[in-house]
Amino acid sequence: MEMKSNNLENQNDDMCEIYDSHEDVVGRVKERIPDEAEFIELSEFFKIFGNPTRLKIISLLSVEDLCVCDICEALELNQTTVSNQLRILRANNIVKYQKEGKMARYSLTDLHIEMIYKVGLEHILE
Amino acid sequence: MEMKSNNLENQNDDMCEIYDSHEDVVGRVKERIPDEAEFIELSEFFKIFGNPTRLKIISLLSVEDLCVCDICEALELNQTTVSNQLRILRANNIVKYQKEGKMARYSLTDLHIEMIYKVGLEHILE
DNA sequence: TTAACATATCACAATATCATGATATGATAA
DNA sequence: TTATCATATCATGATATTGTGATATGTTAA
Repeated sequence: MEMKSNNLENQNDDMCEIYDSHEDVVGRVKERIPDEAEFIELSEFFKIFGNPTRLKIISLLSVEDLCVCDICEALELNQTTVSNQLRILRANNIVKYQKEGKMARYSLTDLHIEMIYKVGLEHILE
Repeated sequence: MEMKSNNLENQNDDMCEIYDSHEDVVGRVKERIPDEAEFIELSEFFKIFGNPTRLKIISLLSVEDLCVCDICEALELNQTTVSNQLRILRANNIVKYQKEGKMARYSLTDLHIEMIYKVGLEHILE
């Protein structure tokens, strides 16, 4: 670990301001993280997983594609609630759907969604 | 796909209430999802990722362990904001820390955190 | 002791999110 | 046409979360 002292004493490693190594560290890590816009977008994406109703829908769709009324019934939630959350899931590219007559059959957009859901579940269950 | 009609006509597959197959589906998928308490816990966990400041901290710590003042400096955020978000991250078992004199050096608790962050980032960048 | 520093906690106004009732749309059937 | 069903959208009050100023704690040094 490289470090430059700005005085003659052998300083304690705990001090923040007198060690240039902290500046080095800060400079180094700053370069390796995404930019502001990406953090905003990513947080919007993860926000979707931060609601139990939406997670339930994701969980159901990770088992099998379903129409809205089946989701309502399986979760014992009213249709407005489910439809509203499906709108949010759609807008955030978490689920897609195809119309089949009067019905809309929903499914997860891609494997990332299922993966994130499952790793999260693993984390809380361990 | 098994289905039982409750009348004599050859019904259209789009109808919801007259097809027992929907009941079958609902019964089947209900058995394969976690229970209410787990969904609550999981949503609390994912909520943490749904804030740009917390994501930035997670992102920094996925590069290298850091003390609070370095995080403040790297993110150009005031100390209260960072400390508050670190408290939330700690309370949710996302980060841990060890005291080193006056300083507190933070790190991610386990690989699940980094994994979820990276899969999410991959998802929004594709 | 006092001072300086790193970090944590408290309190609060601004903002965001939630579930849901009311209502609209669009498709099928009579 | 009218009725019914599946789904979507709008509006709203209740609740939760945000960043931050003020302040507290705890460590080191003089």
